Amino acid sequence: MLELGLLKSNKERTIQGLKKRNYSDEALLVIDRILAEDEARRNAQVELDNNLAESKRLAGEIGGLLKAGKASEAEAIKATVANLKEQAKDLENAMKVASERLEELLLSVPNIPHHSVPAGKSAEDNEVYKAWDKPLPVLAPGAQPHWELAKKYNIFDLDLGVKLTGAGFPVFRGKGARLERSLINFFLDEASRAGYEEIAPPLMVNKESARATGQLPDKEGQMYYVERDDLYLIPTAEVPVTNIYRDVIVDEKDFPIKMTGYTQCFRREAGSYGAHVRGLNRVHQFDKVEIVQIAHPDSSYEQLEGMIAHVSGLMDKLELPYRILRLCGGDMGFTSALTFDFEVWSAAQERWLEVSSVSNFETYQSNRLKVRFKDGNKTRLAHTLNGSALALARIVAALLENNQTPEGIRIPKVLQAYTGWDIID
RNA sequence: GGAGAAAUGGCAGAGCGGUUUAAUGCGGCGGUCUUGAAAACCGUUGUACUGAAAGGUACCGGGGGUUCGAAUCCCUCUUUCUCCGCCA
Repeated sequence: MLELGLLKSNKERTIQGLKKRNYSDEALLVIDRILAEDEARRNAQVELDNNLAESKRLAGEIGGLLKAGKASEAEAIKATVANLKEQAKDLENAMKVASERLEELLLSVPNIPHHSVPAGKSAEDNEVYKAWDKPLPVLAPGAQPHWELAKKYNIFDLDLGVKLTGAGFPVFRGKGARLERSLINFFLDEASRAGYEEIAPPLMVNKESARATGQLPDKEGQMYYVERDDLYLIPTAEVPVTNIYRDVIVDEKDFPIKMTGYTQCFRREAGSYGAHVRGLNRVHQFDKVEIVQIAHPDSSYEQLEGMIAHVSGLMDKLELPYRILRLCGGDMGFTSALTFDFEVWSAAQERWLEVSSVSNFETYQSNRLKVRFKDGNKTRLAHTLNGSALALARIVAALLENNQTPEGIRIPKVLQAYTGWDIID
């Protein structure tokens, strides 16, 4: 949720930011509506506070009079207080209505893009931040996409997943299951080495948590929901891990807080079927290691650089061709101020697949989370950042496709210590 | 799932209808003393909104109610503890 103070102190910056997200002049009117509701709320509060202060004072007076045995005088004041109370009801209501409207409006406004975010409408306008400058792998004739390879080597089985659960729930088996576990361990070990504390969080969260990181109300339809217990299956470890610091005032010397977590991720991905989502390209359940940071506003972009370097290192070690995109205003997530996407080259499909998204949310998320720190005697919102390091399903897809040889699928050196073998055949 | 008890500031813990602007202790921070530290002593010590400021308002697990007045009484939900049941 956008910080109201930021919007008030720099309306022009907010307008320019929203224009980068392709807001029309008409849509920009939301800003004036926000300012109007804010004023209505403040006015109602000032009146209410005065009313309550007077009631409180009179109630004390009644106590004194009753003790002194002046019952009739006390009765007279009671009437006045009753009258004040009637008015208080209306004021309270006015304040509540204005607050709710204000919040609703604020929630409808996305984060203000960082100044480096390029203008643009769609994925095609994203800026290539770091291109792959070496040759892309050329596969031998007869090379297959990963879903064919999966059948050939019995690595994972989507049809079996349909039997057990439904479409989009792969069953990994044999060397495929081992490869999955190896990648998870490799990613976690790398993150630990880079100073991230390992967290093993719950896979279900309550409404409060989903709201605080911005999944609610924005992405409600994307999450699996357990109605009976009012819980959501997490779409990413970001949700439980970031929420560890919900309502926490962090000691400034603990910055940056770095956490990593492996979880399975659950996404409904309603309505997306077809050739472009075959195999592991898009599934309802997948494994992901996430890195999360809570940082001082002055150094959050430095930390973002560090996260990009970390993810780049993973790709290098896995010997996978990749590129980094700086997302344009039109393609960036609702809550992000700056996002870099990592895409891996899928040789058999001959296309780039998104495997990581690294973002700085500045105070957009922390405003909901209320992660703060003391700056002198002021309390300020911290910055939150997160990124995938990495998402498994598509990495597996790329690994299988790019490393296929007539003899079998070659395993990158760095993973061999985890798998215990160097080829899937 | 059943029965009982409880939830108060960073922690411990008093208060159980009217100067509570929440006692006291511990911890934290600042200071005195000291070569330094400890001890002792003094001061200070939440969050949010509002206001130019002084100040005001709200918050004693969450929500609702009774009352002129609620941390205190009532209802409800949640959580924790004890016992029973079930169980990887």
